Amino acid sequence: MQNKFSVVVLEDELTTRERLVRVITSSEQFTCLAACETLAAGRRALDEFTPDILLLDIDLPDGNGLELISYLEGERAKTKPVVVTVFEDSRHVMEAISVGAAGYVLKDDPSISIEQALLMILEGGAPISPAIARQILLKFKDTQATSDDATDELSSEVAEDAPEEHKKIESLTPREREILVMVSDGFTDKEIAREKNISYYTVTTHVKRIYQKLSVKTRVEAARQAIKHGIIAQT
Amino acid sequence: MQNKFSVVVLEDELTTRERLVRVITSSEQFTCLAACETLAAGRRALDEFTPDILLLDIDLPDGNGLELISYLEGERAKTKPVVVTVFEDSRHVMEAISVGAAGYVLKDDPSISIEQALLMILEGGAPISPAIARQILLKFKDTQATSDDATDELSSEVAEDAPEEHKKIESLTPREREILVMVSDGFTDKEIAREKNISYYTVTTHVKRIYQKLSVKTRVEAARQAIKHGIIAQT
DNA sequence: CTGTAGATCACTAGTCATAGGTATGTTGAC
DNA sequence: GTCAACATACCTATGACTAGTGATCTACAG
Repeated sequence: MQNKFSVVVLEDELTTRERLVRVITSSEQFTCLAACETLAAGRRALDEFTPDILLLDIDLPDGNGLELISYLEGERAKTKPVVVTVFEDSRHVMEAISVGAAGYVLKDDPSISIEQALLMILEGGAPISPAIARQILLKFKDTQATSDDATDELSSEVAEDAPEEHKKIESLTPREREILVMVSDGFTDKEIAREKNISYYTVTTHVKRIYQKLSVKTRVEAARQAIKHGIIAQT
Repeated sequence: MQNKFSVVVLEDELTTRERLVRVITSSEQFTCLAACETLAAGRRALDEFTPDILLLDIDLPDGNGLELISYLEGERAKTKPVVVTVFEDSRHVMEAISVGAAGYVLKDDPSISIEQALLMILEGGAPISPAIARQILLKFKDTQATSDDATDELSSEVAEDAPEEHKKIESLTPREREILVMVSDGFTDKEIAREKNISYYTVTTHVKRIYQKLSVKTRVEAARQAIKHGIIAQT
């Protein structure tokens, strides 16, 4: 019988951590070397062990779990990092991938189990949740598109990203942009209505359209998009 | 009543074609304008209609379905092409994406239904099967690795500003920071509660304290502060 | 031991936001 | 003149958020 593959878990939240450990230890093929709940503890665990797989959360009390991925370079390169998290926005996903995540699985994703994910890694695959896949596809289409036109953009110091996403922002009408700016500045719909001397209902209608065009569901998400695309100043 | 979203199906194999049409016509939100079984017929259908969505197979008796995707440029750009196929090798996948597929779904994929895929498209998403996502992720990591000077430094060099404001952020407890991160990522209090396995009331209490400490009144303002002070990444 | 800070939970009342609709008037393009 | 896009306005559920208040528990410093 071949040795089991080793795993280190880094997850602050108790029940999820226990779930991960349970899955690993109850498997024939895996063994759990350590289960940490802080970034610092994770780093110590990686000083002690060089597991085959590192399951890590992003949002930890003492920092960003992704920092540990770069820590795996060199001596510890044998360890494949798999992100297990709730964040499914493209920012987190892309950050994880750009620092070298070998997989990205959403907590509580019924369509991909933790054990499946671990097995995929061993086969050289890249376990990934469907929801995440979408984000990657969109981004990928980006880089494809942007690398086509080598015509330089002197202008925007705003990060060149997804034409798909740019299109979304650009499809906003002037009035909608004005409203988005105020939304992003923390004004309520009622305040915006007063400020612009239009009906409250009109504001809600604009806001609805903005959400549809940006594919978001809340003002916070809309504000994030606005900042990301330079619609509003963020110094 | 708003019009239903229109779909054209291009699939040579009878049972799959019927299945697709059945799903579409039985849905409240979609209507099927045409169901074709050859490339030529598909082209004719696109001359006649400009559907919201084109579901297409790759392997057709008279050619490669992907040809139709480039046919959608210009006048017909409104139509989003979604590939529905059995091919899961990276060559087919990459080809489809590079010609502009908005989605890539495997036939008989239990983890993503056709109707789900259609809805994702309307929301500006990109439906994709997990198995396909893996291929893309691997490719993506390649291109990242080869052209990796441009990848920005994620290290935060947040502008040093008003010290009093820094104090505000710094007065947040670790737990409060975690909550703030999730608030800034657009999660609702309820979602945060579920994720962190604490009561909804506890979340609202944390949020209240955060507002007090940051001297704000809404989540959007709190998110702005969080971004400004580098508590969360803004890629 | 006592006080303080942090994290947890609870309830209520009032306000706001979001998601469905529907509808009207203006403008500019074809 | 018709059509499409835009801005405007209204209505109604339902759910989410905010503010105020009070309370328990743990851990740790003094």
